[in-house]
Amino acid sequence: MGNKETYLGEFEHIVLLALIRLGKDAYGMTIRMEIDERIGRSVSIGAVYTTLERLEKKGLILSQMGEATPQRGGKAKKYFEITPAGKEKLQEARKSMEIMWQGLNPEMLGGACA
Amino acid sequence: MGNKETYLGEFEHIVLLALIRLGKDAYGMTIRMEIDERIGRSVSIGAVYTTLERLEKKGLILSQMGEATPQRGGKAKKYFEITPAGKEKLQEARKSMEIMWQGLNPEMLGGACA
DNA sequence: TTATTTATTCTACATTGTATAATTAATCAT
DNA sequence: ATGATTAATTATACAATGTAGAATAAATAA
Repeated sequence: MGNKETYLGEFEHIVLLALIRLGKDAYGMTIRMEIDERIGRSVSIGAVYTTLERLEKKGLILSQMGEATPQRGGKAKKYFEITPAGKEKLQEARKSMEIMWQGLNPEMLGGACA
Repeated sequence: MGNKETYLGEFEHIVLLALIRLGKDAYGMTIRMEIDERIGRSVSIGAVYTTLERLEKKGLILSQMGEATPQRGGKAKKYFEITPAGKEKLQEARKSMEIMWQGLNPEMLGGACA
């Protein structure tokens, strides 16, 4: 409203985090795996790539093609890394959630406190 | 993919949290204000209502109309509260984010560590 | 030179995010 | 009682994000 700011989508947030954790080895397939392994969320590989493309278009990540002659079959990998802008968005998103959650975790869990 | 599970959207998540914090006084206008005050995000009131409607349709919140004759001008309020299903989704979403963030907060902040 | 493998790109559609305009319903002044 | 004011919700529309599946590409292995 006020400013046309744009926020990180829920899945974008997750993809960004997977990518950071993977470091040098972050590319489509590993990102997908990382998400699946960590939180048991199995998304299609297409979903991952689409999100990756959008994040890059927004300047939150950048990519570079892998080595020309890898020691195995298959097309070359496209590696991704987060940009400073990406890190900012991430911290921003985290901060907001933190503030929104602040203080209301225990109460809402059980409900039977006294 | 595997199961057609549905996740809480980023804004849905925020609306749900605002609603919980407001307790008995959670309705369109106050929810909007709460979000603005807490995290400085000013969304239109329409955005809030649309999200509220969708959350209700999904069974994550429920509503009831306010008193018939309030002591002031204007239409009756519609109060919202979260359902157990809503709480579950919320905890689920929080848990996933927690796991994804686990361990990589300090490193990604500065970058100038050595 | 065709299969197999590994990976990315394209395409399409569903869901969620968001704003503005329209409507409803109550009080307040005249 | 009637129009202005106020407080709130509903309707409508469109942009952005989530997601899957098919198509394509490019390398190695047989």
